[in-house]
Amino acid sequence: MESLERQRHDSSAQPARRPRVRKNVTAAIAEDICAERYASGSTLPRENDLCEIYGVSRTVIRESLKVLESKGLVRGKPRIGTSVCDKDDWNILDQDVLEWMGPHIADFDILGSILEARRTIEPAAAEYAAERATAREIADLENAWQQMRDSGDDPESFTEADVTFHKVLLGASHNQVFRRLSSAMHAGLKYALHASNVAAYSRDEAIAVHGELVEALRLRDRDAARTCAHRMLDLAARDLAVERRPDKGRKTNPETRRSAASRR
Amino acid sequence: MESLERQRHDSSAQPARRPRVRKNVTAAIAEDICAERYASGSTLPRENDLCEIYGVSRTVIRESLKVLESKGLVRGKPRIGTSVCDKDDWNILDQDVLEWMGPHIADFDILGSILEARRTIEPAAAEYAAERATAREIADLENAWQQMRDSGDDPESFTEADVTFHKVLLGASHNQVFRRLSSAMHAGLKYALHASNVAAYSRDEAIAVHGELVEALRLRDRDAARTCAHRMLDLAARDLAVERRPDKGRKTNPETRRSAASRR
DNA sequence: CGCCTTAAATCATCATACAATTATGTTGCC
DNA sequence: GGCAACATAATTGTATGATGATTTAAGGCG
Repeated sequence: MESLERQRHDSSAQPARRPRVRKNVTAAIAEDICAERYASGSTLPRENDLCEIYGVSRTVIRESLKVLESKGLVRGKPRIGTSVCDKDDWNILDQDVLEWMGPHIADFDILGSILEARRTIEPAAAEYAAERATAREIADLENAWQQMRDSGDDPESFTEADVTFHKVLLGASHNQVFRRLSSAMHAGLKYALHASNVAAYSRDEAIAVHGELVEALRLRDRDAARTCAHRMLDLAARDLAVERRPDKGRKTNPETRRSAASRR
Repeated sequence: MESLERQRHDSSAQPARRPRVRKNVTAAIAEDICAERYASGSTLPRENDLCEIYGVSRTVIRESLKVLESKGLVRGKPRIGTSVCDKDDWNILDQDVLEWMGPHIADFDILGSILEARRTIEPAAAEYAAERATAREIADLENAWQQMRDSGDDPESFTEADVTFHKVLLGASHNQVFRRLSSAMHAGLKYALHASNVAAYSRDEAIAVHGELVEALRLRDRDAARTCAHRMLDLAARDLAVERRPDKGRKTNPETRRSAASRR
């Protein structure tokens, strides 16, 4: 983050380095918004001030603001300035927005909404996948499952495999809406399961159910697929509940959250 | 649309009018992409050429392209140019994207996906709404229902009321993911029901079921709410099927199907 | 013939200028 | 003294030209 430094107007003859930073600036502004450094509803600084704050030209600032505006984070009006929109207007189904929220996602209590949505959608997606999954997709699921099984005690590897498993599953539903939702599910898994997988309350059980789901898809058994998805989500819900219980989850200190943030 | 004319370099002393056109240009490029005037996978013209094509400066072109890129329609690389992404990468859950697709939405066979998603999501949303809907939200639903009932033979008014009904319903679920999906459902309703409502095969039945759903929410009856949502969607599915039947729907010419088939 | 170097084309950024818009302050009238 | 119309200033939106950065492609050399 601090790598964004202003190095202009040196007034020396140096050849004026110009790295490509628009995406970084966009992410930086978005993060500052997610971190509430710019309060919701308030108008953030003038474009010329933003230039100095982030050390880039107005071109970059403006292109970044337009992107943020297109995702519902801010709204600009001529002469007034750009103001931070209410969180209800944010495009929380957009992958970039979810990544920008990153660890702050827990502050927006949308993890519950995502889990609810998963409980609604994934069983249906599993059913459709039982009808429509290609051999290739089933093989990809199998691979992800094996990676889960062989991940040993490495929670990173386990979570990664889990995420790809569910992503492939949603894709195998061959429903374009469900497919698009995989980024949201991804975020939900990544940040909800990050800590709960460390505890690994239901790791073995989860692996078993995932394997059963793959088998159900092979047999084109819609009911079994739906049931497996339901059981998987019951496990996830249980983990999330345990995670949220303050007297049990001993790993729920801010430290975990912060370190997850500094990654990326 | 034709109001986008180039009027630069008049080399006369006129004060150079500069209307605010960025949003229009963005929509124009997006529409050209949706209309396949720029083929999927191909790279569209250089930025300087786009300036002349759309009659605006590079500033506007670039800001527009960044917005389109942020929604997955195009992807730009230095020196290569910006190329049109595959439709699978488009953010079809984004409201702007859906509006840009507009009538072309039928060419992307996502209406089926949207209907499937509605059949999965709306019953669940109705259940949650039965638990959580506020008095205000129930009143809004009632209003939308009355407008449906009183719309007489005006299909425009009926469709509009129907759309707001389902939008409010998804909002009343108080699930942020479902809420965000209302724009997609909106598009699905708007373009799928547009024609079917003209025929109005099940208009009276639909009105009755909508009313029952409102009553179920009042009584906080989750099962009844879910059942009503299911029945509503059965009606919608029947209408869509009727609409698609070539011997009945007189608007289903092979042209539509071919372009949908040429996809991927 | 192939690998490395060089060159050109295009995007990315910077800087500046001006138009359009609107909040704010000022002035004059009642 | 208060209110309304007007003038002013500040900020965003657009235009334009210049230059750095990057990748494709051509060209030279072994």
